[in-house]
Amino acid sequence: MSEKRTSYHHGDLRRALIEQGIEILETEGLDRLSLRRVARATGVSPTAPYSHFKDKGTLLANIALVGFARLTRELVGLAEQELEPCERLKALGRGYVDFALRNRSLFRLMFGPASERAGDCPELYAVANSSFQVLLDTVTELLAGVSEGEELLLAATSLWSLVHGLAGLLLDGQVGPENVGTTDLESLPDRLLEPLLRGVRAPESP
Amino acid sequence: MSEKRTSYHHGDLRRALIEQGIEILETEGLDRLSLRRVARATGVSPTAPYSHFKDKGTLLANIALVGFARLTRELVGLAEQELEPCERLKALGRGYVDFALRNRSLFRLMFGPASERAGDCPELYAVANSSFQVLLDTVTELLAGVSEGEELLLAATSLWSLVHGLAGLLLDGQVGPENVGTTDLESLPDRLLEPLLRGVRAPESP
DNA sequence: TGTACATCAGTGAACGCGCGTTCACTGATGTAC
DNA sequence: TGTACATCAGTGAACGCGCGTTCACTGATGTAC
Repeated sequence: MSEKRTSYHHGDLRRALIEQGIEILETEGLDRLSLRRVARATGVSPTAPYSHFKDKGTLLANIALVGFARLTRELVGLAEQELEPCERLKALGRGYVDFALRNRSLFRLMFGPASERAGDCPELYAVANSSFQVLLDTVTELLAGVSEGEELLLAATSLWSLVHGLAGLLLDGQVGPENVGTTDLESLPDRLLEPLLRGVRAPESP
Repeated sequence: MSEKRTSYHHGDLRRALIEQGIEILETEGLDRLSLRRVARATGVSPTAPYSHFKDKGTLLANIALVGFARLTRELVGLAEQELEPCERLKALGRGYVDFALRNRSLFRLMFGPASERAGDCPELYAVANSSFQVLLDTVTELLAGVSEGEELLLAATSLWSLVHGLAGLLLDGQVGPENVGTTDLESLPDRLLEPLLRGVRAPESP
């Protein structure tokens, strides 16, 4: 946890603080994440973080930023597997939910308190949007020749909403075995996405 | 804000504390919601709440409980309007998102910190589930003769996920005008639900 | 109707705590010559 | 290669704050007689 340093200067304190922040987030939860605690865990004086972050909010925003970057990286990795667009979308859905469950408090920080701190970290929205872009690209491919422009945006947004909502409800324990009968939780993203994918590809009805 | 009392006993302090808690939640946000602040705003000594709630967590859980009760009440109200099942589901979706936007911090409390405090308020899950029940009933009606049992559960869960995710993303500002082109945000729930409803009613493909 | 008493909702002082942030500082590092 | 110096990352003491919770208490209320 708290690492010993030999030299006066840390070398990579900024990165270390963010990583310890994420560590604390996952082991202790969001409300035990304080500037001082992060510093302590990193083996550095309580005020050292101020050399790298303007204030606590900026540290949090930068932790969220790294979270979004990781999420995007994972999604891009999944999108690069050569799958049919429809299967690829399901893989992205599973990946998204999986990320949320593996990074519970980080995920909550990303979509919540931190987003009101966007002022402290202007890149936040850009990186967050790059996750959406992966989805949008795949949807575009799926619907090539069927839909265009705004309809693609809406289709991608509905997929994102479903998967994001599922992640949140699973994190809260609001959705659990009692909502899914004999379906196992692992295949839940697939099962829930199927009807939406069917509907998205079907022609509009009046 | 802080009310003056004439009598020593308040009369309805328990309810008043919960309501002030909700008020503070909406005007100041979740992290300014403290036991002492709620007491102060209610015009009562800092320790008076302990006559009604074991500790801070129990107060929060009971605030969330009232939140779920309100949400359920609103949804039931919408479900009682005599609409086609499909239109009724859209109305429920709009109502859900609308509730989230009108009760931003309360909604966040309900689906988040409070749900880990379920131990402090055993009724929490029951009331939360009653919101889901409204959805499930309407889905059951929509799919009468088409699906049964587990499929109904899954269909209702996918609808809930989509609408819940949309609410969260709107709250965060992650979904905004840039994700929806010329579609206005008000009709967004409808527009996103349409493909899912289509897919849910369509026969399964192999 | 009037008095004695039990109950318990609400009081107010006090506790220890960890927090975010400030400030003047110090020690290591890299650069200019 | 060696010295002087500017830079700035990290220190540590100190600040004021609001918090959750405890405790012995007090004042209003309702009930038993």
